[in-house]
Amino acid sequence: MLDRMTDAEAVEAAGATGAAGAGATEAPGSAGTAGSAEAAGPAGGGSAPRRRAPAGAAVLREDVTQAIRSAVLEELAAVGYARTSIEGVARRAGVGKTAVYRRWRGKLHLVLDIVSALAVEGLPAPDTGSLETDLRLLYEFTSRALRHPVASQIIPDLQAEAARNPEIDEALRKAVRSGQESVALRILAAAVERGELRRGLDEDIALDLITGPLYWRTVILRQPRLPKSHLPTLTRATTAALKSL
Amino acid sequence: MLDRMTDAEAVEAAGATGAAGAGATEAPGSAGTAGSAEAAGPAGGGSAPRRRAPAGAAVLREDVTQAIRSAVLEELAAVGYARTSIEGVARRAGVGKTAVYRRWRGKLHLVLDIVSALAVEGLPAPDTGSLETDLRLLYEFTSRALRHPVASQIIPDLQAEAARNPEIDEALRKAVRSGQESVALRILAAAVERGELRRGLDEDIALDLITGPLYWRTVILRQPRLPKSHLPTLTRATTAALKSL
DNA sequence: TCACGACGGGACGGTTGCGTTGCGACGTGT
DNA sequence: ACACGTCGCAACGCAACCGTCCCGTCGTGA
Repeated sequence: MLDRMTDAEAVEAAGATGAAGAGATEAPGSAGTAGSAEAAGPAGGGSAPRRRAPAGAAVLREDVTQAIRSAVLEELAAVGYARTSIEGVARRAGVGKTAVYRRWRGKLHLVLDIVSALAVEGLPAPDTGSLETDLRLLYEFTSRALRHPVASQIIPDLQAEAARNPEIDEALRKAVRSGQESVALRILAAAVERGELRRGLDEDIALDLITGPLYWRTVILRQPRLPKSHLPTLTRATTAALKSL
Repeated sequence: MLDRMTDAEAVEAAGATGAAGAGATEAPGSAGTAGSAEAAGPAGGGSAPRRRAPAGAAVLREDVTQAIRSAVLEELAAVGYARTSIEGVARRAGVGKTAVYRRWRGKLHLVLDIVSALAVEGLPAPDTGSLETDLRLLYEFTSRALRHPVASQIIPDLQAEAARNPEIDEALRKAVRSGQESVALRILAAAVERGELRRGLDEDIALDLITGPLYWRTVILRQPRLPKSHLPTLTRATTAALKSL
């Protein structure tokens, strides 16, 4: 699934979310402005630049990091974001709480990290020369992705949480935008270029028409097993709708 | 335990929740309801554990009940289902925890009660003689309903919780089925009768096409302020899609 | 060889919620 | 006048987490 991440990526991501390097000593400092502390890229001068030996072998272990990531996904699916606890994640991952806190500030950063990682997973942009065929391929890919029980459990949960938490909201929108949405836009543009669709069509509504019905069926109604005819029929109807725009 | 209150009674009490006008006229009716409930308590066993006196004036106060109901809605909107606590509800309602526990077994029953009540609020079934006009009216009603911040906060939250809790899931489905869905089906049937739509069209997909795009836009993307042209355009496109089925 | 730091484990004080219980006060049917 | 049950309030013991800290162990690069 998302085990594609390379070592370098994982370490970087971990470092980025969990207070880059030097932060450790400063972290428990006074109230507030913990976030701005990370901004210190170049040595800000001051009294604590002594960067002793980076490390010998005492480096964050990648297998532990991955175990935590997997545990977060499982925990999210099992109990939802609100009830997800660091203790629960650590327990599920078979690691100590400290291992988690060494990498991430807390629950929010942990989840944001993972969501952002999901955003990267690009899906293919079909270009078959036919709007209807392109759409059907997109649907097949999307519906297969949403079929995974973990995804279909986590998505609505984060979605709901996004209404309350701007950071989750942004991460989620970015993920959708970089995935589903950008592909759909490319399909639309190609169809316009071929003359299959009108040139000035309302893109917002077009995206709603493409995304809405399948999302409703798979995520809201949670009916993962669709009859064979479903996607083709849906594709044909959606194509008709788009052409009327 | 709290055998005094049955589930049926809780649901009935929910009926009085009626947002607007209906409540007033229903109020006297609820007296009869209460009476039957009290009679039902001791009558249930038949073994008669000597529950002689229903009560004097020591009866559950309706204003307290309503305060709790309102508080639940506010709490759900503010923090979500998972984080909603009885203590928080009582605090927000300005009542004691005991007042809540005297009426409901716990959080789940409390929420189920309210959700079931919402299901009753029927929305009008337009019948203008034109599929497109009917659809537009349905959309206008629905989008206005979803515009309420309380609703748009609570819905995705309960939706996510439904993936984990079968009882919430059922209540939610029932609410949708008795509302949006039944109206949409009636609109479709009328259009078929008029010959605007094919007779054997796939109802599932038709419902997805009707519901999905607007839900996606208002609940998921949370864009409540739609340009004036939005609903008419969406209606036209959806009509085109339906006619292709 | 040896210092370094991550590892799991366990414990800390503090916070929040659970569901229950007891209290005195209140108001209303019998 | 009386009994009854709800009212708000406060407290109970229990549980789960929070974020931090200290511990002894372990593997590795300098």
